[in-house]
Amino acid sequence: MNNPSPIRKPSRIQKRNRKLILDAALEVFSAHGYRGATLDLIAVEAGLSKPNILYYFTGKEEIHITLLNGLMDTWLAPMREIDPAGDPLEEILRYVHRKLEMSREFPRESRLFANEIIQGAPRIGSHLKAGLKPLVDETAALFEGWMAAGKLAQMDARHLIFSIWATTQHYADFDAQVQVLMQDQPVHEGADAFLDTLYRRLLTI
Amino acid sequence: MNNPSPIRKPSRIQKRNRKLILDAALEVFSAHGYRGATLDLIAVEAGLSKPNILYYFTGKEEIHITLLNGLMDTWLAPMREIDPAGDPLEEILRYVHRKLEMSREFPRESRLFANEIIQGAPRIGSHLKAGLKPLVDETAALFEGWMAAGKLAQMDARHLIFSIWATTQHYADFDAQVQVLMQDQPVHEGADAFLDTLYRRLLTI
DNA sequence: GCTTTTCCTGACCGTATGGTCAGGAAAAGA
DNA sequence: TCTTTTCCTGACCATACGGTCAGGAAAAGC
Repeated sequence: MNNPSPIRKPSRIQKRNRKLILDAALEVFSAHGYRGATLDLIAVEAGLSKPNILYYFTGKEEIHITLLNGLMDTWLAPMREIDPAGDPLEEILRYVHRKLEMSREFPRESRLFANEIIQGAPRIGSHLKAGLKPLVDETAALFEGWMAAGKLAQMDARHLIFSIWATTQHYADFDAQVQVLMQDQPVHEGADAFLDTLYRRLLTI
Repeated sequence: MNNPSPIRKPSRIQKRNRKLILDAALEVFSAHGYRGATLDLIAVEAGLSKPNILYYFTGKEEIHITLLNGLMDTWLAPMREIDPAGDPLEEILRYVHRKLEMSREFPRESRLFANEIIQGAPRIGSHLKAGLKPLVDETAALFEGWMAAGKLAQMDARHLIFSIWATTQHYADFDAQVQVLMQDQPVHEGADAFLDTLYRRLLTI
């Protein structure tokens, strides 16, 4: 009678429209933040009517949460792909490179998460604990193992991870500032070279 | 008849209340972003009535702009304090240390700017160009001079600056995430030591 | 004291926005 | 084909929010 039945598997139309909505929501939420985003904007962006949006989702917040949940995996994939059996330095450099690439290819996703976390992660605080924390713990342990084995210079693994996030996501989240200061110059190539130097020098024993 | 006369110098009450309002606005804007902040919230936080707020400022946007302008100088002070005559490595390490300290002491200011820039700097884009750009150009030139003189390792000076901002402000802007991942452990000491290592290793020839 | 200026408020307004609902159109199932 | 289910909409509602205004209280000036 109400929502698309949660029991049956989604119809073709359902799949298409939910995707349209989530795509539009990514655009709008990442550009304006949660509060700045409006259902009307999302509706226009998706090419659907507002009531139709609310036919597929119970409300603004559910769209936001669905979006964050759905993107979390993609966002964390590069970290999962670090190979414990690979060469430590090269694995981390590859991770840095991948993260920077994602900042360039998926700036909206980056800003979406940035917006949410700056506000104190009110809608994904629990997911951070459940999804992110274990992965980071694991990765930090891996790094520490490499350091203990003399394969990397000694340092705090968690702060190392923070620094990688910060330096790479900076180019997506604060793009407006970067653009002003780089004035037309190509940004990505320089960033890539700089970060390669930075982490090579930091991590090499 | 209307606003506090812009000609005479501000009275005691005017000074006090404008300060109350700007303090409250910093709290509210930094916690909720521009759109998420409301005049009612600012009024409550300031202990004044909403119409009284609007007696001192023409509107929400003017409060926000006044706030950003007033804080810009403080925010950029550490970069201005880099001494061209000092020891290059120690000057930069001191700058990093100062920036990290500011992230800890003034996280609201950091988040205020972060919020604004993530949204594309719609309300301070011009100030970035006018205020920030020259300072960064100057500082980048200074760094490049040091590198050319063989006092620092060679690298892109602008990306170096970005990395310093990113790694230090990260602890204020993404505190919610840092807290989840560091779980009670002291953050600042570790960050300070880590960043010292990072930039020492990066910049030493 | 009295007068003028500054400061402040309750009540109010227009608009934006999240959300509802009755009912119709279209698709799917038989 | 007919029936059932899914999909969709225009019209509407309640609330939140930025902002106004007439007029009163409090300071400041004299």
